[in-house]
Amino acid sequence: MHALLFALSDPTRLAIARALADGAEHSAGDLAGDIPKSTMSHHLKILREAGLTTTRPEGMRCRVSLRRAELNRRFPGLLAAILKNAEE
Amino acid sequence: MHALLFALSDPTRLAIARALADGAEHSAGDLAGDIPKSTMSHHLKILREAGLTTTRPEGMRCRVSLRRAELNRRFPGLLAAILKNAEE
DNA sequence: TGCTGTGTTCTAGAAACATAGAACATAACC
DNA sequence: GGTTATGTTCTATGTTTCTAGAACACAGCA
Repeated sequence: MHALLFALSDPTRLAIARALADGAEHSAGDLAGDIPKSTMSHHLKILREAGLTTTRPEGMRCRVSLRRAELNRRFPGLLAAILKNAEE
Repeated sequence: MHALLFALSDPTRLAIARALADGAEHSAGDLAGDIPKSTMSHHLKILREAGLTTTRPEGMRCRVSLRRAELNRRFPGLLAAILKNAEE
């Protein structure tokens, strides 16, 4: 659980998680605003290794999505509580 | 919320929070196992500044306790979800 | 084949963090 | 006052993390 809390303790990564909270797949480029690609790739790697997201290559781009169901099975209510409190 | 998640993303500090989860006041010395005093003081400071704990001096020692009610008001369900998933 | 768009990996510098010894402050007690 | 117990602050050292440029890999397309 440390990795999960650490991953979401960064403002940039929490923003990414919130953007993914709609359940849809987003490309890395869409998620990055003016953040450089390499920085974005770094944050996505941390989120992925914490088990928060999955990255699926599709042609030229990456489809990133939240692993909501798996996380809820492993840490019931945790992701929901964090995302809910991150709203404002 | 970043400070809170970051504070609890450290194993040592999460262990402290779990020890405090019984609602009782603990002294810093009791919470520290073989952790040096200065290290313990550092971790307690981070927890305190994240709003997770209060430290009340009482004679020679410190009485540390979780700010459960305040946290639950500010971040409903969050601390409970973290502590529950930290059990095991 | 050459060009463009999308990400990853490599690399490096700056900033933040963890750890812990040493000195200090304070309280209790003789 | 002197001693002991409990924490904090200071200082130093090593590690991790964040950021971002540069080079690279690969898919798509003319």
